[in-house]
Amino acid sequence: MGERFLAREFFDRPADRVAPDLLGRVLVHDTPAGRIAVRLTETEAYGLPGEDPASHTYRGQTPRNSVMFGESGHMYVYFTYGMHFCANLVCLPRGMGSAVLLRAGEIVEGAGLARAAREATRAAGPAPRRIPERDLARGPARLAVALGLGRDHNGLDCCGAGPLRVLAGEAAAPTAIGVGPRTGIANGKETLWRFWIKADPTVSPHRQHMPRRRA
DNA sequence: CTACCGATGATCT
DNA sequence: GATCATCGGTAGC
Repeated sequence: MGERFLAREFFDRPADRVAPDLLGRVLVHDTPAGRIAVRLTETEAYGLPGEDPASHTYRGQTPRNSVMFGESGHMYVYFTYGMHFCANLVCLPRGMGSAVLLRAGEIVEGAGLARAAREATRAAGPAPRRIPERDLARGPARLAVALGLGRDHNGLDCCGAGPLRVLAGEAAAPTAIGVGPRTGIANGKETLWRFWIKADPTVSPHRQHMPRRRA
């Protein structure tokens, strides 16, 4: 008897219901070098076209966001700020356009692989400080690096025969979940769609959206 | 601990 | 041409 994983019906729900339900669960990535697994401690929900100004699907379907309009349970990976990847899990049936951003977690298996991947992305400095255990996947771009997720993983089914799965373990207790505004966005600040496990040290620090001035 | 700022390029208008 | 679901370093409390 093998491991049990979350099925598609888990993801065929609104993102703001899936996001808190993912907390405490373990996402696994089986790579050629071995398994890397993260216990999710922070997520954010992103909503439907025309409804959520912070969602990549707000203005409808484009080449970049097309995976979000596909079948639920697939991974949507996007590239941003010219240097970072972020990973999401698609929610609701084909044609809807919504997802949950995986913001942070605790590496529970393959910490050596995760640390090697994280250190490889650091600029060559004189005396690079060792990355603390809790910072390995503390933040969405860090989580993607630690798990080895990038362009190649965009569109992969996480409910099928691929290398990505979410274990069907117990989720965090509702009383242990914090709720608040999403991080780093310009619009949609009123919507309380960020969820985290209270008092967990791997939850990312809050950051305000930083409007840029042109050079 | 919080606050700010530059890096860097794909994406969309 | 503007924006961007970020990060690491630095400054300051």
